[in-house]
Amino acid sequence: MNPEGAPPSRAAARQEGRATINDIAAVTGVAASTVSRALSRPDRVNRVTRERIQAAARELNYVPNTQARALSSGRTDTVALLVSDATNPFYFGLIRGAQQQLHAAGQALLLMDTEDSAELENHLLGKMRRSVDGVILAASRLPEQTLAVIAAELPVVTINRNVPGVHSVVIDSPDGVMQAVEHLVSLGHRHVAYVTGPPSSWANEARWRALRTGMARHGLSADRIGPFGVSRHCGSAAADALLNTGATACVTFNDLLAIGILRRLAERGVDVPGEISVVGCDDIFGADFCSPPLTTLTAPIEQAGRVAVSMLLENLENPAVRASCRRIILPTHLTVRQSSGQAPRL
Amino acid sequence: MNPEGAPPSRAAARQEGRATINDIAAVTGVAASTVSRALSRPDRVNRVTRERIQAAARELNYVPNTQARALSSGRTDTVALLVSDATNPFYFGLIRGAQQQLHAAGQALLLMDTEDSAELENHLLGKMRRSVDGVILAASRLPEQTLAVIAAELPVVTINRNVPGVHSVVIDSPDGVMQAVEHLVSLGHRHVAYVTGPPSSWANEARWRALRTGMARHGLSADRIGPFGVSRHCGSAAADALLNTGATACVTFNDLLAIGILRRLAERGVDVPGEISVVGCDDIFGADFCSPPLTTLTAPIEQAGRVAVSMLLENLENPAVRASCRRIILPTHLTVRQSSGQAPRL
DNA sequence: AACCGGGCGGCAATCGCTTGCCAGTTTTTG
DNA sequence: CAAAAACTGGCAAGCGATTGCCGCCCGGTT
Repeated sequence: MNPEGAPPSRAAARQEGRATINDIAAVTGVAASTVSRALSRPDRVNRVTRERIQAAARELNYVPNTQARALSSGRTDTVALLVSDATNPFYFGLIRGAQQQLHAAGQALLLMDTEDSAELENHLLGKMRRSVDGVILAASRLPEQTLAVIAAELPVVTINRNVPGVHSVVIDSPDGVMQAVEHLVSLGHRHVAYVTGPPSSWANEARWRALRTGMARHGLSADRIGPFGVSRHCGSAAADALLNTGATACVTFNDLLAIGILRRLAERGVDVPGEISVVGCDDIFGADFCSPPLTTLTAPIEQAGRVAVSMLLENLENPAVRASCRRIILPTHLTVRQSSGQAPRL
Repeated sequence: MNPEGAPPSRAAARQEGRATINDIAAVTGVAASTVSRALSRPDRVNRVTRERIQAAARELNYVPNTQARALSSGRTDTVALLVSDATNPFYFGLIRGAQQQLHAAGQALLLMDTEDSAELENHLLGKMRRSVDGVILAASRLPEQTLAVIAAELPVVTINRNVPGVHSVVIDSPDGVMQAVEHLVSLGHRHVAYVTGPPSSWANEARWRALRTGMARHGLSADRIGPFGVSRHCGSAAADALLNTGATACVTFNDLLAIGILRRLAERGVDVPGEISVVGCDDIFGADFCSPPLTTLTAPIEQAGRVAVSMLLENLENPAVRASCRRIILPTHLTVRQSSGQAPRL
């Protein structure tokens, strides 16, 4: 039953699991366009025809070719997630949340690591702007200007970064920092330092401002040390600098830094929280079992990932939404563990 | 606004950064095919022509459309990485390593979470087999049979899983487990238990066998408890079961479990390593700062990710290699920290 | 009896790029 | 110096799906 002998016979094609709509069309005796419609806009096709086609598709184990679909329709069913450092545990939750939500929507996750470089970030965005439907930028290091340009070309949702005209979901760490300040002040701390993370981080600035404001409210001022990298190793330098300020407590840009500080302080024989209290940010994996367990701002990271995806998908489906720029703020709360305590007597 | 209803003009196209090879062809006065060749197989085109084209491409800010390229050439420049649980810190390093290596090779990383379900894993593989050049399966839960079928259709590299005919990189934890056994025995432990992870995990079996063999070599036998899930929470149950065996030491399927056990033991007031020693596997993020710091088998996880990618890319470039089934074994070593010590006196 | 409109399918043009094949033009080579 | 062997660049046929447009068939209107 091979009228004209096409070299790679239909049979072979089927065996290789490479059935196309044409194969289905051939088998069911309709045009390829009908197959396409039966599969993607079912109501455009007569019920019996449709069912026949669907059955054939199933039987041939048909899987639409994403590339081809993307080429003609423009939709890729893929969303990119750019993180600044894939090894930072903070992103684990984000990745997880995003992945879950995307999977539920039948989309794929393209993960890219910008290695904390604005240039690389920009470059990657350029390369893939055609191959994804949208992008989620976690902790983007790009200048607002650039971000705006990109957002104009491609649906974008930023995480922990506010840029006019760009949708975003931010974790309300300033509020959390306030809570931390209250906590520390109520424990008698008068001298608190902020351990700065990457200067290019928007959240970093936001946290510092919140800390300063919070302290000011009590007529106290705050120190600021750093900037430091955000790996644990950088915590050593931070710890030393911290001791040098004479502060009795610190709030760090993130937990990684805090954990690093904890280690270094232990090494130097400084008692936490006896001599100094440490408060982190994010509540990443490990914050609860380091030693001592870290008092930190618990951020709904996974939720942030999910929400960002939802927002993006919403935008895709309803371009109208895209014009309006929505931003969602997720609350944080202080989780008190054992790295913070009464300020030492003078 | 667009009388003839013509599609966006070339000019508009360029403005939108959507230049195609046709635009370049038009600008430089050559055929599109020449542009294509100038860009992807430079030596196929005369130098001056090529340079003219490249200049134009640069000026028009041309970015090739991946979908289109994939459609006609079959290459997608994308590799999928399937992990069983994106939140498991073990994978962080893997993801990182893979991402690095892929990026260096100009390929993208498609990350998928199989949620520890063989079905989902299979389903995902089916859906994307057309949209990636190859797949890296980390801790696949698929039966060998299925894996073989997939490997026949698509370049595959498995991590920590050996299947006849499928390339793989495995971390030599059996050897590491031997080291752990020597370590424990030398500390006087005679009664060691293995804390089992997911039964569907290949590595899990391998580790258990190694432990048993190692103990046997000293004329000792080993207990086995579990299986347990691989989250920290499952560690509680594991700890209780462990105490019940009367073992003075245990080796766990992975660090997550070990950390969970440590916590539970602390809760129950059991001294580690005074009363019982705990040895983990993998040396994930956190193993060095939990309390007490975990003695564990340090696995070159990131390296595994890199190696897996290299292997895969090699296969892609040289299909001949694909026939031969290579496997790479990465060594592990025991990192002794403070969760293991002298066996308690009887 | 002529006309309408909705439901269904087919035709064919794209989408952007790759590639086999071919035809002029050099270069090499014997 | 003619024949063979590169070089170069163009043509055109896809890759697999989507989609605008058209036409056919039918039942329902005037």
